[in-house]
Amino acid sequence: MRDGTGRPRMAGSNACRDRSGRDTGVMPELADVEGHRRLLAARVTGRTVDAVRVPDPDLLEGTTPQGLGRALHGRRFGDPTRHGKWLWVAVDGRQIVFHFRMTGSLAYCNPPASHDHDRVVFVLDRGTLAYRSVRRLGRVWLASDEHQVATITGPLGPDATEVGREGLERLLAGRRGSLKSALMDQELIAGLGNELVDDILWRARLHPRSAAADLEPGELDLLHRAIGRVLRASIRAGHVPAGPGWINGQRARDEPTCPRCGTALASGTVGGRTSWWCPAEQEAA
DNA sequence: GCTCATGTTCCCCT
DNA sequence: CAGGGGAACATGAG
Repeated sequence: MRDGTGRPRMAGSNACRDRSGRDTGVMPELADVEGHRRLLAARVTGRTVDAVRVPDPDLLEGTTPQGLGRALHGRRFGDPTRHGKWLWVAVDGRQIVFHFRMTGSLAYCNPPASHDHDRVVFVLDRGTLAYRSVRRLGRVWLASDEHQVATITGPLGPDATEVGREGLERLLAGRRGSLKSALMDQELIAGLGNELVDDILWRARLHPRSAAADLEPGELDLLHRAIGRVLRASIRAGHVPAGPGWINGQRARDEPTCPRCGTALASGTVGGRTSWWCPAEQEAA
């Protein structure tokens, strides 16, 4: 199903578009959620809801299957919004809010087609939109307005795509812990997850356990540029880069090595997550 | 059977 | 209070 561009393509008579065809392998960091947002904007905005099916009511928050159907029937999808790993879309004033946690995706199918892991399905006047999730950790909320959306998401820092170099410096200045845990803190900067941060730090040649507030000006420059480059590349690809030129492309190998210098990668827990880095190039600050 | 997994939340500890 | 560490959540892969 992959076409190498991250863009969906038609697949014979089963015309579903979900950016990947995968499910368990989807990495719901900023780039993946941005892909879902673009799918909504391209296929779902302007469509009207005919009905709602909820194969797994456990994942529905703030309403019931019946309540969701009553609230949305006959209403029209508006423009989607993403902030960090959160995604929401107006439906005639109401808001549907999606979060994927560790797995999940959105799929647009026309003609309609069902899938084993469909949890909430919006039957549209043309096609269906399905929230899919294998591990059932994510949720779908119905909110009455934008204010309620903010309550659901909780406090979020600026989206990682919109943090400038000076903003980054300000955000990190007051931080006492490690650089990696700061970058993954959604209240500080929204959208970066474990794999994006490992790629960013590797590209910036900074150790994940570096003290967040102790970066020198040159290191801040490198970090800011690495965030921009990794996000642009991963959004373009539609997923977190995992090719041979990225550190996360090494993780599945028996003996992961640095794609730049060939040194055996080091790993350990930083910020509560398994982290990988090049011990030769990423020195602790 | 075992361990590990991209995220978040909660609880305990320093 | 800020941050670290661990467990929990649910399911599948290796």
